[in-house]
Amino acid sequence: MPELPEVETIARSLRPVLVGKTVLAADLLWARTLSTPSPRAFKQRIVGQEILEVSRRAKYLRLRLSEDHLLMHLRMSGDLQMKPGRPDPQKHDRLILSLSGDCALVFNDTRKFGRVWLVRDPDQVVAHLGPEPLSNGFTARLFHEALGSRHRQLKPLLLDQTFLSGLGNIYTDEALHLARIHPQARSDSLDQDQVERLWEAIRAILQEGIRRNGSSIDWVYRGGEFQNYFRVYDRKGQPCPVCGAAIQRIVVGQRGTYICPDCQPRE
DNA sequence: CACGAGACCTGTTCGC
DNA sequence: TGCGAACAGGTCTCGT
Repeated sequence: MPELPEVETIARSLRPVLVGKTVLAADLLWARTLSTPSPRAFKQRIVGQEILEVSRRAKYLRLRLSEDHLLMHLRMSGDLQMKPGRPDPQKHDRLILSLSGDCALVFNDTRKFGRVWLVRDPDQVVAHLGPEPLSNGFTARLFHEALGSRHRQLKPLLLDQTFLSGLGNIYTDEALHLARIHPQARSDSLDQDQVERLWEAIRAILQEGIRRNGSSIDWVYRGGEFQNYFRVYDRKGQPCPVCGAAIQRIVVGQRGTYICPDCQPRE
């Protein structure tokens, strides 16, 4: 589930309960969940550190600790939950951090794609990322230049985290529909008006996603409600909310992609 | 550089 | 009912 709005929602909910707590123990239940350092070094280093700050960068959750930074990426099926006491490991739990205040932070991840890093410098992990779409530095002018410097299909480029960070499959489709642009349009073919529409749409869609606490789909429920407001995503055959035409599912860059054939013509 | 295929994983849904 | 295929919110690496 986790794209930018979902990770932002998690960061906001965890911040007030995590800040000020100290890590008392670390239980790693699936070794590959930990990217770095080794399990032994991880436990040794993290125990005793206090959580000073909880933030988000793109789809990464960042915990600033007394000495290190703990970064987490939920990938496709990761989930983070606070539990009281010393919870027994449940199915698909991959890492449990026991905290002061008799509670625990549990990383649960069905598909095992999620990753955790404990590093001195967070740039070791997030330096390669493109701009935050909601930051002041991400201007329409900059976006225009960046799009023009490449010759790629739009959707795969928007999903490329080194180009722009935070968008995933849902919010990209939603933004492209709002901007009325076909996902396979070439990045350097957009005119000024299209670029501005897309820039505005990306920011509006992400902000709406955050306002609605993200999307909750399938067995992973987090209390978000944006899934009730999808314009096109996962709505094959249903009417476009703008023009009523039947929404189509196509494949772009190996990802399922939803479009309105009338609102998003292929030039 | 752009792009597709395959890998990494488990679970659910679809189609015959 | 059964059973394999297709699909799922992400990213990485390899080959063309």
